[in-house]
Amino acid sequence: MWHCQGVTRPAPVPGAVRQGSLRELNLAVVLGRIAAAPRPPSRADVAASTGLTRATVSAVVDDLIAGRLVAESEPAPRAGAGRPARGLVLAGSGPAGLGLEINVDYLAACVVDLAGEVRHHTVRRADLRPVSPADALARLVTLAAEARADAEGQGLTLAGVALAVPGLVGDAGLVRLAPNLGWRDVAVPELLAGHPPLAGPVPGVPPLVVDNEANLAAVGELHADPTGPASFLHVSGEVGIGAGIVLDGALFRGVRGWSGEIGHIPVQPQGRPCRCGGRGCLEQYAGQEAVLAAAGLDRADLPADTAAARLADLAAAGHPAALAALAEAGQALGVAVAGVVNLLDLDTVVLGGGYALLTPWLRPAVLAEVSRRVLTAGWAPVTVRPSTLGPEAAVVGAAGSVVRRIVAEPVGWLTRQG
Amino acid sequence: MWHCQGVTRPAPVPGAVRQGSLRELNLAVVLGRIAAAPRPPSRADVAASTGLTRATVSAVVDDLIAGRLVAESEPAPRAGAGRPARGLVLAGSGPAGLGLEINVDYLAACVVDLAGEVRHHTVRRADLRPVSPADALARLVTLAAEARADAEGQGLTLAGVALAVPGLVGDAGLVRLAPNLGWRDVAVPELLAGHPPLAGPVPGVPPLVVDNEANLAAVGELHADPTGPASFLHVSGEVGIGAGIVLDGALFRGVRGWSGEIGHIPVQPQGRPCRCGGRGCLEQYAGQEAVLAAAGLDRADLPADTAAARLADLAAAGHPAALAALAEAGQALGVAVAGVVNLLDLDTVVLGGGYALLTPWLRPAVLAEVSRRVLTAGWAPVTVRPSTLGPEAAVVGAAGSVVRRIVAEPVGWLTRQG
DNA sequence: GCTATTTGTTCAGTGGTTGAATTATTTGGC
DNA sequence: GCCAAATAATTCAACCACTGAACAAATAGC
Repeated sequence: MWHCQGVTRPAPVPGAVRQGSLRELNLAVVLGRIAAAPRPPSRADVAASTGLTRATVSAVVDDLIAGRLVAESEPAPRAGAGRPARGLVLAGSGPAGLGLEINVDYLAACVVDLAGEVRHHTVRRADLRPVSPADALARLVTLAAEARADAEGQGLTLAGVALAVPGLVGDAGLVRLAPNLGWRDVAVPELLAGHPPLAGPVPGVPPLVVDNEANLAAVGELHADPTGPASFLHVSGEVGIGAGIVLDGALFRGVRGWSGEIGHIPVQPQGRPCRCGGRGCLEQYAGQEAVLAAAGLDRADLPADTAAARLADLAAAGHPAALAALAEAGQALGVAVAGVVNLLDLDTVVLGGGYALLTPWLRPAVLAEVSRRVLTAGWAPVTVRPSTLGPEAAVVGAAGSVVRRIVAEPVGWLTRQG
Repeated sequence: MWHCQGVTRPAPVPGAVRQGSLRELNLAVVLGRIAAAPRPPSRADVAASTGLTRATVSAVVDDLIAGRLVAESEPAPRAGAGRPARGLVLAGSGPAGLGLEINVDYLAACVVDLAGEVRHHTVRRADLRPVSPADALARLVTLAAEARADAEGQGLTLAGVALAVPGLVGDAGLVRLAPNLGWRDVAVPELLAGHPPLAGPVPGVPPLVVDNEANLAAVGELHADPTGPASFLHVSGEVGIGAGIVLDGALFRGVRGWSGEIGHIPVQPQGRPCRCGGRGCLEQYAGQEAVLAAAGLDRADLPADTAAARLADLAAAGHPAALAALAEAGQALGVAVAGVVNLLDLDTVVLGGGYALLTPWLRPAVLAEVSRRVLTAGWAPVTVRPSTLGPEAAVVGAAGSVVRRIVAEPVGWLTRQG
């Protein structure tokens, strides 16, 4: 049963707390603490950090272990007297998320378990621009079936699927526009209706979520560094430029899920005309094509996904045109980022996608513009750093978004178990 | 006891649910429903909309009535058989919030009750630029004491104070920079330490909150129209240009509370230099001084708070320079707003402060830029409308932010009552 | 071996919700 | 005018999950 819906926040108005919600909420709280802890915590640790009684935590943990969400790990070596604690970790053999990605020149699939470990990862290169959406999705299903088989072989159960696409996604998985793929109004769930479902129904977890790659890449980055900042801007530099906004540990999606369209912020209003109708948009100065052209490289010469690596090589070798192109791109990016930081008061900007490799050359100009234009930069510095996942952030984030949902609302999975 | 802290979200990680939290949460849920309902709901209505039992709702409502947070209203005339319902409304004689504002040429105080009604409102005009911060605050305390006396005469109890200032506010009420007042690093709580406290201590409600006027104006607008959108951008056009961002019914403050600095978004990078160090900032084209200059008016001729009214008069009379100045300002504002809408995917923009009166002339240019530059505008139109509160939004919002907090967490007030 | 110490479990007690039954109050039909 | 139907609000025994204290388990140090 393919069925799709956008990721929406649980409930803006916190619902009423009924008798049973109490346990439901505490299951989520305890599981969340286990997930967020830097080291496997004991039941007593969880009790201390949540304020619950040890008795309650024990009861809740029993439920979580019975539902294959938590496992006991080896006792962590700890100094001092007393009965040794049994560490609690997220189960490596329970539910898992399947992440898929369609991009201009590759397809990807990836499985992430509850603990956030990548348990399977495949990338298949192919130019998908000449391929019809139906065919592209059919190929993706093949990849997904392999991933599923691998996951089940490892004792995992797929609980949901998330698909990253480089475009605007509307309600019910409708891809409104994916310019670089040449897609327009593609109803992904309908095209997948003929294929067997990849993930069993789990209450509270939508079987298929379709989302923008920039959004999911930001989620991936959030996952990759659990101790990192809870709010940041993740900028993906590909052919287009997209951003994912993470606020207080949650992706901010906007009213209709179309947040993060940063590519058309004006950075040179009297500048080059842009296909969007404006002038001097960021994309015209920091988009992949613009940077390649400025560096004197022809896009046709090299596959899109190696463009960033090629630029990085040239820059590292001191190629003057490449250095100049990157400096100009960084300056344009800095103007846009400064606007975002002024608006949202963020203290961390992550450069992802193609920008990850190029950060050493982009960063100085970005920082210069930010410190020049952000009034508060003097009191609170802004960190600009490369993404830790790089181009894989979107698939990993897609898979991670599935398990993240289970961690946030474990009761759905637990009821499914019977 | 003057003591201050910034408004922070309740808790990013929802805390553990203890035995007693159950009632605590349901008090908030029931009170929230009563506050949000378009008409006074009955206990049965609240039970139906929350999913709680009528028995539970009755018990919770009894607590709320005993704590002077809710009152029973006249039975709403209703068709059909059955025992008539008793309507529940927020009490008009319980806790209230005191809002204060210091601005360039006036001081203001205002009292808002739980229901959001403005029960007291004073504005005192005076040029405060030559006045020292200590003296300005002393005058404000006089105004506040009058407001308090009036409120208590009406049976209200002040539960907290919020102060709006036109500048950047750091931790602990420190005004880092208020350029138009000429303030820098003014520790408001310290300067108020010699004066008697204006609001009694209520658990969970900080006695004094100092915040940016643009932020509080957005809160005021959110309050003024409970049926309005839950997410919007509120742009205040004064000497500077500030914005308040409301997401999902809550003010978004950023990591350090400095969100909304929209005045220095570049709209003409090769344009006029700005005091911020950049070039062609929005403020240089849509700020009050710029618009007045472009319209051929001298700022010294008229008090700042009547500048907008004067411009509106001229525009209504067809004055060519004024119309041209407003069109240019609207265009610049549109460029900036388009960037914000692209980034955050908002569907509503409220023009407040001085812009409220000028909306008829600004709106066309703003909409034109938005529909030109926002890729998704074709699928989902953006509404641009004037603020309903106008220049009073900040004081009203300040007072409203106090009662809002009580509605969100009524248990603090209730325990105070003994 | 004994004590101090910490973890995890057991169990009676309690607070708050639940659901059904009951009371209260009105409309509408005969 | 009286009774049935309908809806609102309250009462009360039952139940669920958390609480707190006591207890068992397991280790380090002396």
